[in-house]
Amino acid sequence: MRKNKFKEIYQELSTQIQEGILQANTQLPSEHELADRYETSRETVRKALNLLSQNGFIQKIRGKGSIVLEANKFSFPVSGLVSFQELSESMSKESVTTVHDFGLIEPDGFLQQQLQADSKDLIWKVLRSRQIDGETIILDKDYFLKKYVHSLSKEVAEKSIYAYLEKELGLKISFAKKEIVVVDATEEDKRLLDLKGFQHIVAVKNYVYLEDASLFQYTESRHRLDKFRFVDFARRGR
Amino acid sequence: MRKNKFKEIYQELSTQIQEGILQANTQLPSEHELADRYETSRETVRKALNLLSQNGFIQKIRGKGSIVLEANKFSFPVSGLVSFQELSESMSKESVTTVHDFGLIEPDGFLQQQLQADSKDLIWKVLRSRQIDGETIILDKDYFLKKYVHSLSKEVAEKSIYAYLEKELGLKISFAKKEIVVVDATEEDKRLLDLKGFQHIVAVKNYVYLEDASLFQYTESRHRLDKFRFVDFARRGR
DNA sequence: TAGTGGTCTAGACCACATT
DNA sequence: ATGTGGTCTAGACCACTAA
Repeated sequence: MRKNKFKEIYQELSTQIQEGILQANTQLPSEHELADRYETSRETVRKALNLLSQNGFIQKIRGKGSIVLEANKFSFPVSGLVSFQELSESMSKESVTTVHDFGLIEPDGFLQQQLQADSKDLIWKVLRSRQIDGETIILDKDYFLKKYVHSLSKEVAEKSIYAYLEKELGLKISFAKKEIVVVDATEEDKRLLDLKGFQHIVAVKNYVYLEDASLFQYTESRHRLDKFRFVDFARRGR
Repeated sequence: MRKNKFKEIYQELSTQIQEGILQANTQLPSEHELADRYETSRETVRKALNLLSQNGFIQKIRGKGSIVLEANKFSFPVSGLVSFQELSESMSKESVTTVHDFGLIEPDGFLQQQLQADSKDLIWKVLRSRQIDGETIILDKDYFLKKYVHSLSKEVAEKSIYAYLEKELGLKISFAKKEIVVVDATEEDKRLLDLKGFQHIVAVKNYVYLEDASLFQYTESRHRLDKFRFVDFARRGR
C-alpha cells in the first residue's frame, strides 16, 4: 500500500490550482467523486482537502461543496516561517550574508532566561547581517544550545545553518514561537546596519523547539523599519 | 449520538492541562487508552489530540507518545486574530473606544483596489481610536462593502461591530489575510493618537473574507510603535 | 517483541443547502 | 428528495521507539 496517499492527492490538487488547471471560483468535485477518482476512501480525500483548506487553496462550505480560491492572492502564507534561511530565500535575489561574530559563549542572564539554560550550558553565538539590493538591512543574532548542536562552524554559518542542523545533525524542528515588537536601535544595530537615521528597528524574536519540545534556539532578527513586512494567513475557527 | 465528541475531548484535556491537572512534561495516555476511556474510536481521539497539538498544548512523538507542554509558555497564540473586537478584548481592561467618523462613502482608487470594488459599490467607513490605560494608541480604520453589510449604525460601531455582523446579520467570516508593515505617521495619526513624537506607526492591514470567499472588509489598525506586539505560534510541516 | 502514533478503509448517520 | 460536507466507527496494517 502506498504510504501518504492524502499527501499525494494534496500535491496533485494544489499543483493543478497553482497552474490554473483547476480554475479559481469553480467548484471542486465532491468528496465522494474524488474518492472514486483516486480509488481511495472518503476520509483520505478529506485529509487532503483539509490540508488544501488550511493552506488557502480551497474553501469548504458545508452542504454546498468546495470552491477553488485564487492561488496568487493568498499563495504562500509566509506565516509559520521558522528559519531565516527561509526568510532570506523568500527575498533571495541579491542577498549577501556576512558573519560578524561566531563562537561558543557562556550565557548572560538574558540568554539564560530566553533559552531556559543555566550558566554552565555553553551556547553557540552567531551574528550575521544580511545585505539585500546593496543595503544591509537585517541583523540576525542566533543562539543555539551546545547540548543539542554539538558542532558548528563559521563556514556553515555563512551558508545555511538550518540545512546543516536538519540534514547533517538530524535535528528535528517541530515548532516555533514568534514575537514581533519595535524597539530602539542599539549601537550595534547602528554600527552593522545601514539604518539611514531610523531610531527604531523591528525585532522578530524566535523561540525554536525540537520534536521532544525542548527549546534549542533563540534568535533575534532585527530589521530596518522601512524594509520590514510580515504576512499572515489565518483561518477562522480552531 | 453526541455531535462533536472530539471537541469535547479536546475541551476536557486542554482545560486539564491549563489547570495543571495534567502536568507539563508528563506523558499523555496512549491513543488506544484514551479511546477506551472516552468510549470512542481511536480516530476520534486522534482528532482531539491533533487539535491539542495544533494549539500548542501537547507534542506528539511517533513511536513514543504525546507529552504535555507548558501551558503558560505558549498559552494563547494571538495569531489568527481576525477581528479587532478580539484584539481589544485581548488587551481589554481599560479600553475606551471613540468613533471619530462614521458613514457611507464612495471608494477612492485606493479603497477600490483594496476591496476589489468599483466606484459604485458603496462602502461603510468607520474610524475609531482605542484608548488604553489613559493613552490613545490605536487607530482603527474599517471599511465594509455595503452589498454585504446592508445596515450599520454609529451605536454599533461604539460597541462591537463583529458581534453585530455575526449575530445580527448572520455573516460568516471564514478567513483573513494580515499584513504588518511600519509606515510614516500621517497627519491624521498625529491628530487622533497620543504619538509622543514617534514619526512612524505599525500598520496592521486585514483583508477579511466571508464563507463564500468574497472579500467584504478591509481594515487598517494603526498602532503606536512602542505599544505594538504580535505573537505567532507556528508548527512545522504543512 | 510489544507499544506507540500514522495511515487507511468501507461503511454509517447527521446537518445543511438546493431543487 | 437529493447531494454536499461533518462526524463517527471498528477494525487493519505500517513505521518508529524502546526494552
